[in-house]
Amino acid sequence: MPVRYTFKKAERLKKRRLIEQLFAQGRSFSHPPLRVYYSIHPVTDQHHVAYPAQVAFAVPGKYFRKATQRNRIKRLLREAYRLQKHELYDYLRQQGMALHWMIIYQGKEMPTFEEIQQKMQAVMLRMRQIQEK
RNA sequence: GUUGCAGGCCGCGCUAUCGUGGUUCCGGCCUUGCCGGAGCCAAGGAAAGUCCGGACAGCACAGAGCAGCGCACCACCUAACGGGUGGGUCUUCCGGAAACACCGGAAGAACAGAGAGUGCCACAGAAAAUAACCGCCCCUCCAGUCUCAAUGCGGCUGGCGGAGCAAGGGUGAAAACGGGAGGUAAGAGCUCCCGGGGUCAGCCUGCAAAGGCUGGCUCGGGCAAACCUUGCGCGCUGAAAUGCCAAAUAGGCCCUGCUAUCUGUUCCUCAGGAACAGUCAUGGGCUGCUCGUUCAUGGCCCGGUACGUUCCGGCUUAUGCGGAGCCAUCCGGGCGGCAGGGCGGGUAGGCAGAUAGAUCCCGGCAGCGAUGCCGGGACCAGAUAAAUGAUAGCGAUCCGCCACCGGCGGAUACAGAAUCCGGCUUACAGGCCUGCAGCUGCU
RNA sequence: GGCCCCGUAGUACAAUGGAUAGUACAUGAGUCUCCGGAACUCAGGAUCCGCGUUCGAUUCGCGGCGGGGUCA
Repeated sequence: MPVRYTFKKAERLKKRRLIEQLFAQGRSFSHPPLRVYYSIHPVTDQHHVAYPAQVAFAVPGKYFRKATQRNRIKRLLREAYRLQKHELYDYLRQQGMALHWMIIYQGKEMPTFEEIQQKMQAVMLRMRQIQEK
């Protein structure tokens, strides 16, 4: 079966309560210009097998005052995540774990797509390393 | 042709690959739902600022006044507006040789009231608002002086006092209708001529604002984006409004069922009670069923009674009879507990509100126009931690460089729906159209 | 998605519509000192931007820009 680079609603972190929990209790690390809040736990629900991670993206309005700029960055982040998520998904399935996380862009400059892709790759690698320990 | 100003309009295109939201249809999975496939649709002229006005919703509401807020030449348009259209008035600029005025053109205007009241007008200046400092002029008195022999009269100069006047006065943003003549002691719209303003009356034009003509009265500044006065308008709150459905958990109310018995051991104030273990019953979990296993509960009070037992009574062959008391594992009731079911409030969450409308396009008619009416056609985002995208190639336009066709490099703005609509304001690469003005070329 | 408030030197604050926009700290120069500090003297430095009202605007009006607060 060929790999499909989709990004469905079930792969997004949509519950307000879960997001607030992430900020209040979740762990975090930084990989400039990205900052990640995450919460990892064993699989309890069946649909976590199909989509072992729920993610949300954010760009604060401090450095990007215009909504079009924030939209552009979020779309780049989403595109990079969509194209690179499968390795992480396989790993999580293998470990039997589920992940809630939020990726925030904290830079001041408008990034290019290549930069975002490299940073996203690094963030996913780091996520795996944290789970290894 | 070019430059400037004003107004209006457009505001990158195509292809490929991988994706996103909505919707219609088809198929699959065990149903809600999810997944797959196909088709269609998917940001703006400002979606922005949130400055006005409405629609819609909830609450409030006898009428009137006050307060507060807003608006302010007139008429019209509109669902409404602080918006728009047309007209008027004023100001500025340009032209007509030409100050004022008049005529033509362009641009602009928060354009009611300062002859209701209060207040303010720095500096300068005599004075900044019921004018009178210097002045001007007249009169009385006094002094000096000239003419004269002297006084007086008269002339000139100066002073005190009284009366009149507002021409002139370095200022200032602004100075008490402007120019000319008459008049007067000096003067003054005091009078006259020309001109300007205000106001009232009449007539004409106009729906009106207003304009024209005639006549009367009149001529002491500015500031209301100072307080204010007058006229008109305005309930408050806003989609996080509002309505509906509603899991789990906790709590409330109602109904139903159960709340047992025996054995063993130990202890005690041995009638009786307590603890532990087992048995049993009910309910739940472990798997859909059986078995098995495991967990929870089986507590208390009141009334009655049997057996038993204590006391009393007399009788008697009798451990039999009668009365009183105690007590159940029996009966009835209550509280509590457990389990199941139901009801109502309501949280998470979901649905409606919410996308077909003061809509868009084309044509015709009415109107100077804003706009309205009629006919035909179209369906044009509906998300909700929030979609409308990413990458590559080709093309289009513009800019720069090399500069011969051409090539190379760069740029393509401002900006992202959040209930909807009408305006206003602000931002904007580049391009198109129309009008006006200047310059220049050709016929 | 609404609503409210505020912008003055580098910083914290003043200023009826009327000057040369003031005070303190900070900055710079000088005096003093062997040097520095303190003290004293002097200087530079600002009304967020634009348009309007007014003779005149930090102040009044309108429009932008920026900052802060608040409502679930």
